[in-house]
Amino acid sequence: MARDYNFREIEKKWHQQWVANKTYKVCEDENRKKFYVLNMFPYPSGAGLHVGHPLGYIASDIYARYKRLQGYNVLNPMGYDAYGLPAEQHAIKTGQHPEISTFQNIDHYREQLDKIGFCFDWDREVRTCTPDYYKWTQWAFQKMFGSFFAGPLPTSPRGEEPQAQKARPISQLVEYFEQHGTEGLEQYHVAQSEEFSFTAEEWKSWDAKKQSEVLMNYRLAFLGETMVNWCPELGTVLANDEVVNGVSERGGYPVEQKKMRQWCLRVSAYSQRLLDGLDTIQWSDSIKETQKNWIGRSEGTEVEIKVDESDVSFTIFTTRADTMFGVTFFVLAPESELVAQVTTEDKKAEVEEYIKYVKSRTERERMIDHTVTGVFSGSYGINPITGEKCPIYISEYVLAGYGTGAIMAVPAHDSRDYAFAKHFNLPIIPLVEGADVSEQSYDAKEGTVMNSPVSEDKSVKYDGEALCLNGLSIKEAIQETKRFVSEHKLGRVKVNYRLRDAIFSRQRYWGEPFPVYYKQGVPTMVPEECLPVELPQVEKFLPTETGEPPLGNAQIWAWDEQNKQIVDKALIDEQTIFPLELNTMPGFAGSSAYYLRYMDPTNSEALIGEKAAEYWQNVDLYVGGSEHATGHLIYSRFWNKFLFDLGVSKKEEPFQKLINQGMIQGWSSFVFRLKGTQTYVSYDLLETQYDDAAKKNRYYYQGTEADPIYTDISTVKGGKELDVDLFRQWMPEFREAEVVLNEQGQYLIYQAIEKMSKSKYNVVNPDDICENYGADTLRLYEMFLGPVEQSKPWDVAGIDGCFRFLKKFWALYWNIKEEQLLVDDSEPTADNLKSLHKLIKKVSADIEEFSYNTSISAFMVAVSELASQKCRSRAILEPLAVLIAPFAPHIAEELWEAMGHTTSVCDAKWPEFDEKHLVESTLKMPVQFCGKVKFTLNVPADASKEEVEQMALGAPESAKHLEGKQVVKIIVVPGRIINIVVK
RNA sequence: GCACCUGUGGUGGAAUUGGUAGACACGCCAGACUUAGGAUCUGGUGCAGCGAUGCGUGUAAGUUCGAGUCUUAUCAGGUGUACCA
Repeated sequence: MARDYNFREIEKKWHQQWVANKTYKVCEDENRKKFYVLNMFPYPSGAGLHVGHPLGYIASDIYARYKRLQGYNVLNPMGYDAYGLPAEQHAIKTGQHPEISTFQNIDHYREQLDKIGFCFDWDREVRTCTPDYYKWTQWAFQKMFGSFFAGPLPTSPRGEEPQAQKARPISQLVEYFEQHGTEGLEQYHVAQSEEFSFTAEEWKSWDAKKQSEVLMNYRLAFLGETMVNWCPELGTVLANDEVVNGVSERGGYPVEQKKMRQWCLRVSAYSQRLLDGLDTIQWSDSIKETQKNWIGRSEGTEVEIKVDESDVSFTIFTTRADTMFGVTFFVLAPESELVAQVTTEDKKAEVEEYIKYVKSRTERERMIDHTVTGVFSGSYGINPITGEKCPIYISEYVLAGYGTGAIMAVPAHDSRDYAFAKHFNLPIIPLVEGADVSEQSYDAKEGTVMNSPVSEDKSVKYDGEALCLNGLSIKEAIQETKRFVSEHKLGRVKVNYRLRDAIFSRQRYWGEPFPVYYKQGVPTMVPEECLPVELPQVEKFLPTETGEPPLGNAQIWAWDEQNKQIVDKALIDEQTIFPLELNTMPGFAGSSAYYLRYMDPTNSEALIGEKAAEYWQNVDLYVGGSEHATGHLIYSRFWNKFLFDLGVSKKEEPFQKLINQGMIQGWSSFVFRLKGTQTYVSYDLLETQYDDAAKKNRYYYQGTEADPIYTDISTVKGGKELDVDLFRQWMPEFREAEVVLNEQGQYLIYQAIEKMSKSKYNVVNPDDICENYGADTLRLYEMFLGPVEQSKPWDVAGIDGCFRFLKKFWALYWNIKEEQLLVDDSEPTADNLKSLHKLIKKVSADIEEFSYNTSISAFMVAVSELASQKCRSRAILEPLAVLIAPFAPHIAEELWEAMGHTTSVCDAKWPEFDEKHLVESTLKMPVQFCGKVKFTLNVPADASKEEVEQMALGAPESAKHLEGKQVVKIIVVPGRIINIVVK
C-alpha cells in the first residue's frame, strides 16, 4: 500500500471499525466519573446539513473525546427535533405524510454526520416524533396539568421549608379548598391567572365542570382565554419568541392579536427561580442578560384607585411610588375589562369608536407608529394620597398584558405620560428639585423630591398620618411611599415579571397530540397507562372547512372511556365516548426535556430510570446557538425545574455550562434584473441610491430600476463573477436571460454576508470538503477559522493550510516514498521532549477554554519542530497521536494502529504534562531599563530571583544605564524578562 | 430608547491576563525542483525609509517605570429587547 496520506481510505476504514466495534457506546459505570456533553439537536430540514451545523458538533466532539482520554465516562448523544412547520408545509403541498419527508431528511443528516467522524453513541438517538419519545412529552404535560405552584400549604406534607416555592400535586389545593375555600390562600403565594375568592361551602356546592374551571386558574398546564399571536397565513397561534418584529419567525407573515382558548404553561410561576438559577450556571453574560431582560423582574407598588361617584375601583402598578403626588390622570389599556365600567354614558360612543380603531391596528403598526392616541372615559379616579380627582383616559400606550393594565400617569417624570399630557393639555407637576420639565420629562431616578405635597392640605391623612416626601432622595421616597401604602392598606408592594405564560396549543398537524379528551366539555386526561396517544392519520393536512385544526380531519379520533382506546369519532355519544383535543403541541414541547431522555432512551417505564438519572445528573457542557436564548433555553429550564420538583430530574438547572457557537454565515450573491425584462446587468454598471422610506438601496441602469435577485453560490466563479452559462442552466426562469457585461466582458455580482439559508441560495454543505480534503481537514479547518463563539462568514481560503498540516503530520510517521514507518524506540532528545510538553500544556489548557484555533496553531508549530529535529522516537510520537485524536480522530487511529496498538486511540490515556522538560539550562532574558530592551542576558534556569537581579545589575552593559541613577525596583518575570526601573 | 458584545497587518486571527504587539494560517514576493503546476520544498513579508531609525492595536484623555489589555469620554459595527409604567 502506498503510504501517502490517503484520507479517503483511512476515513472509510475507521468509520467501519467504529461501527463494528461499537467504539462510542456508553454505559453507566459507577467506577468512572461521568461527563455529559450535549449539542442542541438539529431540526432535519430538507436542505441537509450545511457547514455551519458541524461547527458546534465538532467543538463538542473535541471536548468529549478529550474528556474520554482523560478517563471520564462521556455521554455524547445526538438526535433530531423532528416536529416542525417546514415538514408540514411540504406535506400540504405534496400530500406526502410529513413523517416520510422527515425520516428521509434524518437519513440524509445521518449520512452527512457520519462522514465527519463524531463520537456519538447512536444507540441513544432520539426523535421527538416517535411515539416512544413523545409519550414522555405527553406524560410531562399531564403532570403539569395535575400540579400547581406554591409554597407549602397546610395540606402539603410536613417538613418543608416555608419558602420552598415549587410545583405540588393539585390534590393539595383541592383539599385546601374543601377546608377553607380561598380564605388565607394568599400567604402561600399560589401562582394563578387571576385572584379568586370563594368559601369552602361554595366550592363544595359546585359541579365538576365549575370546579374544573376554577382549578384551571392554578394548574401549571391550563386552558386559558388569552390574547394570542394569531397568524392567519399559517393558521396557527405562535409563542412570543416565535414572533419577530410583529411577523412570524418562520415565513415572515403578519401576526395579529386575538383572544382564544388555548392550552398554556404557567412558566411565569417559575420567574423568580428562573432568575435565581442564572447565578448558579456558567453561561455567557450576554445570554444571562438576555434571559434577565426576558424575565423582566421589576419591583414596584400596586395602589388601589377608587373611581369617583361609582363603586368601581381598579389597581395600578408603578415602580415610581415616589411620584404619587405628581399624578394628573390615569390611563387604562383599551383591552381592559374596566373600560366598560368606567366609561360614562355621554362618552360611550367616543370610547367605542376608539376601541374599534385600536383593534384595527396590527401589532406591527403599533410598534412602528408611536403617535399619541387616546380618549377620555368620562370618569375620574381618586388619588388616595392627595385625595384629588384625576381624569381616567383610555390609550393604547398602556399594555393590557403587563402589570394591571392600568397606570397612574406622572407626566413630569415619564416621557410617555409627558407626550400624552402635552397632547391632551393635562397639567404637569414637577416633583424633583431643579428638574426642568418645560420641554421634556425628567425620567432619571436621581434627585431630591419636592412638591410632595405642595401644601399640607394636599395630603390625605390615614390614621392621623399624612405622607410627606419633601427633601428625601428618590430612592428614599420610594421606600417611604411603599411603607405608607402598605401600612394603611392603600395597596401593596408587588414584584412584577415580564415573562408570560407559554401558549402551548398549535393548530397544526405535525406535532405531539394532547392526551386530552373533553368529557361533557370538561378537559380530562387520558389515563397515564394509555399513553402515548398517537398522532392520527389524516387525509388532508390543512384546517377543516369549518376552521378546526388539521386534526379535525382525523376520523379515528375519539376517546372510549370504558375500553380505554381511541375510536371512530362517529361513535361520540357524550356518555362513554368523547371527542379528543384537536390542537397539537408546539415545537418546544419535544425539545424541552430531550437531554434527560438521552440518559435512558429505551426505558418504557419512565422518562428516565432512577439509576440513570442519579448517574448522569445533568448536562455538563451544552453547545448551541444563542438564538435560543428566549425560547428553548427558557422553556427547557422551566421544564427541568418542574421535573426537579417532581424528583425526576436530579439537578435544578439542566445545563451547567453553555457555549454558544457563532453562526457561520454565507456569501449571498445577487444579480440585477431590469424591471419587467429578462435583462441582467453587471453590478459595476449600476447606480445605487439609498431609499430612506424603504430603508434599502435601489439600483438603476440608464434610468431603469433593477431588482436584486439571489443567484446560487455555485453559479459564481472566482468570488465575484457570474458564470453566465451556469446561471442560465440553474433555473428554467433564467434560461432566456440576456446579460449586460462590463468593459472587461465580465458579469459582476453583488455579495452580502447573511445567515446561511436555503432560500438565500448561499448554503455551502460540508460534503464537498469531505470529498476533496477529508473529514479530519474539515474538522481542523472549522476550528481553525476562529473562536468557536464568534460568527464568521464561510470562506474556504486557508483550508489548504490545514490539509498541508495533516500531510506533514502523516509524514512525521511515514516515509512516503519507501512505504516505511519511521517510528522507532530511540530515546527522545531534550528538544523532542520540550516540543511535546509545550504542546501538551498548550493543548490541554486550550481545550478547557474552547480555544481550539490556537491549539491547532500549536500543533503546526510542534510538528514543524519535530520534523526539523527528525524525531522518530515512539516516546514522542505515540503521545502526539493521542493529542491529535480529539481533533483529527481518523488519522490518529490509523497512526495508532500502525504503531502496533490493537485498541482504539479513544481508549488511550491523555499524556501528562511535565514542567521539567520545558526548563532550559540557561534562559535568554531581555533586560530592560524602564521598558526598553537594552541587552540580553543568559541566566541559569535554576537561578533564584535575587540571583537574577544581581546578575542583571552586575552585567557590564548595565553600567551606563545605572550611572548617576537610582534603582527604583526590579521586576523579574520568570523565564521572560527582567525590567529595571530607574529614576 | 435601553442592555450586552466587538474594534489589532492585504485577510482569518494570536498575545502566557499589565511586561519584546502581530504567534499560526491564508495571501503576496523571491528562489529551488520540475515539460508543466492550483504539487512540493526554502527564505522573506505591519507601515514609512536605501539606511540607522521612526510610527504603529477605531479616536481622545487618564492611571502606571510600562497599556492591545485597566479607567473615563467618544466614534463605528454587531446582537438582543422595547410604549414593561
